[in-house]
Amino acid sequence: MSTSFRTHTCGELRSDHVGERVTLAGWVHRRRDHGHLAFFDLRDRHGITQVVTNAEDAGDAHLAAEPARNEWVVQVEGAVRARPERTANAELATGEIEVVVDRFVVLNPSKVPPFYINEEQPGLDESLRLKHRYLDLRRPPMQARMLMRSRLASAIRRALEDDGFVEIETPTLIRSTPEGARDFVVPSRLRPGEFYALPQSPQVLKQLLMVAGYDRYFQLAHAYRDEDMRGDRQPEHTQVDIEMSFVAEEDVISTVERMVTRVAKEILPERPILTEPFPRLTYADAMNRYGSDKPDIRFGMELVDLTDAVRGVDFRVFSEPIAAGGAVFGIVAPGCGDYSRKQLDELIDLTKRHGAKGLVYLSVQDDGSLHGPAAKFLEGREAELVAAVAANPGDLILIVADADRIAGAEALGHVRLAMGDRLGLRQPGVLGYVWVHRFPMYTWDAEGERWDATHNPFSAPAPEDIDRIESDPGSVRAQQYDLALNGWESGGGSIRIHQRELLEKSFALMGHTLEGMRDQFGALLDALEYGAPPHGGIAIGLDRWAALYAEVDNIREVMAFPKTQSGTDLMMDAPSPIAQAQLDELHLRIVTDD
RNA sequence: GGGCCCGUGGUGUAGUGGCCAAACAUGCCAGCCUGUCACGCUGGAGAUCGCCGGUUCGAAUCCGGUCGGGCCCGCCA
Repeated sequence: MSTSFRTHTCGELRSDHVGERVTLAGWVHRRRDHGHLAFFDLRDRHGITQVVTNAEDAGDAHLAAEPARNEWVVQVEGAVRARPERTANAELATGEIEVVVDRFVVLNPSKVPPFYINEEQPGLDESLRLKHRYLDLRRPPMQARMLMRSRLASAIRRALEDDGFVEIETPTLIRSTPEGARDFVVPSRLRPGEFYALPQSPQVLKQLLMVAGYDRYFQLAHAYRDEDMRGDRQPEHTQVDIEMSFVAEEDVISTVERMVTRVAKEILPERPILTEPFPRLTYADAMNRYGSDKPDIRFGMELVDLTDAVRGVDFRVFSEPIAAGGAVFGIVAPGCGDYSRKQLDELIDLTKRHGAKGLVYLSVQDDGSLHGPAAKFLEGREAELVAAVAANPGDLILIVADADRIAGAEALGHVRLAMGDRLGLRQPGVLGYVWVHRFPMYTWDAEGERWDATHNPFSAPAPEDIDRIESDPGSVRAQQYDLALNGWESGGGSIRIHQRELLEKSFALMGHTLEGMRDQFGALLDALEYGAPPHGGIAIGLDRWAALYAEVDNIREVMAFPKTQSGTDLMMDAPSPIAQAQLDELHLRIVTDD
């Protein structure tokens, strides 16, 4: 990567280069000044090379180097030399050699940075990093993540292209179509009072590409959602968007799995995939066994349905939810029977935060009896219960009962994850990919008093459930599949409805009028009448993918310029007010609240 | 929309009613130093404790508000 400013990068020189005359350019990583002798660690994104200036041998260069401080950009010229006996640095890839400088040029000085570029600083205020993101991105760990993300994206492209996929870009100024989330909106200058929306996903567009005959499409697409942020959610994110024609669920799953497996082995050869092919769970199984539709399958501690085991027990915490048609679930935390009040309180807190009324805890004694506030209600049923959950003496049994079966399972599912963390069961090095499929097609929206698409409203019903769409919508499952990785939702997709009539029927069930449908999805509905092939696809979140591979728990760590939790960009200071002239041009007037 | 946590020299922390116009580490500046690699040694500068208001004889410390950041619930493919 030789340029006008350098012959080599700072990560390139080895013993083979000894004797060569080289020019390097980079940032001063660290300076060790011994008076008449000074060492500089010169850094670029490729590595670090030690360069030496010596007052005796090259006085001018030594003098020129004196003012240089950390993060100054400098250029050095000199000879590569093997480091003297016993001064090699095994920590450095270039540690066998050093460059003896005879010309030292300051290309640009630097102010003292607001935080350390040259070392890790765990407690550092993230807002500082975001404000000076260009400096944060200069830190080697950030660079490593950005480089990994680049290789990841490249591997994804290569795998898909090798498999016959075509990359097609779709616009980011589109029509607002109420999907799940709130749209970001862009005012139109040419059409007063009208707005574009930024796509929540290229969903409709990629389906239209299927109608257009591009039977294997993909795109690394930006998607926008005006919803509240989380560690794994930004208003703007990148998804690996994929759509295929003439496919059934099995085709999409196996194609995507092939791509994901290939990419994983290329990018993270040292991290094993837990199970290949990826296990597949129905949504119902995932909920019943893990209390999650994105289960972390790297450890067991599965939920056990105790509804029957405790039926008839005279304990209102159990009997009332059961009477209301709910369920009782339990898990066993091995060896945790001695948990302190404080540890238990934390778990109870966690359970409540996730919507359950509380958490019943029972420690299994050596004689098989149970201790805990609820133990007295279970007299005579201990053995049955212990057997049902397969607990051993010293274990802790944790139970959630809820009138809503799913809600109860989810609450205990969170307890399960917390216990997995506490017991160190979530093996960080392992990739626990798992498919979850057969989601319920519709969920009852009590507020709107109508059925709502559980996921994507374009998803096709499972063939075996299709005739119950009108008679029993709640029991209809969709040809919908999610890919989960280590407890994170990695991606999701479905086989789409490719017949206008069926799509209209489905929308009608969700309370859409015919006019409303034509208004919002006219192009798609029309297109379905012009020979739309059966098709389906998936979208995989690239940011989460990169975060999981980088082993960070926040997607901001793998995004170059992320926003804060309140949706602001601290570096660019966005969003910001705009000039009145700009507002006028857009035919907008600001109305302040209060 | 709601809950919780954080905000003290450039940075990270300590200080939780008077002993504090604030301590430690690191960074920064200056001097010395020819084999360092978190170089070392000596000296120095640097903070009205996020902001506003209140309680108190007295506030970094207590209370209220506000701003900024983070985590979570709701929301969200």
